[in-house]
Amino acid sequence: MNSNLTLSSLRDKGYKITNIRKEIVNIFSKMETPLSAQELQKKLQTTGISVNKTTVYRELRFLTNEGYLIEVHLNPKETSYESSGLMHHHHLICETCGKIENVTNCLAEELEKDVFKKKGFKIVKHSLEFYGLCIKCYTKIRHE
Amino acid sequence: MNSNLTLSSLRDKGYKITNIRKEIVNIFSKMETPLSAQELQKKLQTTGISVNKTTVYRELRFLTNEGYLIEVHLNPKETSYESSGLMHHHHLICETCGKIENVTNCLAEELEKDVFKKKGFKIVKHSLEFYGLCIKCYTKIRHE
DNA sequence: TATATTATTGCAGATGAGTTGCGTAATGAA
DNA sequence: TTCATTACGCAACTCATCTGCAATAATATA
Repeated sequence: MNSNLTLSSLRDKGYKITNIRKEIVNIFSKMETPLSAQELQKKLQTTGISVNKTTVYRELRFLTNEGYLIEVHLNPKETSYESSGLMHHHHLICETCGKIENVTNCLAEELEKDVFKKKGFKIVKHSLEFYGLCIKCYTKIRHE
Repeated sequence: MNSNLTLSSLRDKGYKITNIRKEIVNIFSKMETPLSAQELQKKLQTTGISVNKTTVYRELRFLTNEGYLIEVHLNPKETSYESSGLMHHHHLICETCGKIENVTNCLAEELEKDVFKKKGFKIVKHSLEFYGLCIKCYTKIRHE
């Protein structure tokens, strides 16, 4: 996992630096929450770059393989992606407004050691997502 | 969430008890690990019941709505289901052989209180899956 | 700088999980 | 047994994602 991907390191591997690739890397470097293929495509659109969806999917897979992105499964419909360079965290997904926040404390690592000791299961990665109500939606509901 | 669904309680609500429904409930009541729609369909096949996939999907949704099943997202391709009556647990998914084990210790609840205190985010549910190597596959790899 | 090589892109069409509409069949209350 | 209503199967659909292929653009190098 190379979370410090640079465009020139890609060039060194024989890959090419295109405007699309450059802009996608730029977008994810500024993003704190995940983006789906569709959301990325729209975001590219707003920066004036019109990209075919096939290209978007290919680029997401490419950057994931290169270790620059990681897949996030927030819902069963679609896969989202975020920079692998972000601090290890999990997501708080508001089921009412869709807002996503990050939590950086993670107790899973602790559990992993325990699981290895007790079951011999060697954990490579984990996915932990929380679903509920963000403070805004929760407050609104309580006042209804 | 009614994890103690009985067939007669369904009948009381006006739903009908068909062979298919009966057998699906029976299968899940004996299952400790999740089943996808396809896997369920195959399992029904082996018990001599041939069921159309539409029916399988409808029945899974129905039993989920009735609170008897819960959805589990182990991979981005398909949704799996398991009885909601099982003790709260998470999954250890072996990425080599596909074997699934359960872990019953869960630290997430602890984290939930903390998250509510610090962020005001009210967690309703969480999903936590571990991916790695089961003891068999891990041992095999270490001896190669 | 021009050229050759190779990666990238767009397009059209495929795949596969899950859904919908509708006509027929089965369940169970009366 | 009758009848209202739920469940079922079938065919066709949706939607995310992927593939094959021909055209295009980015590099290395002559």
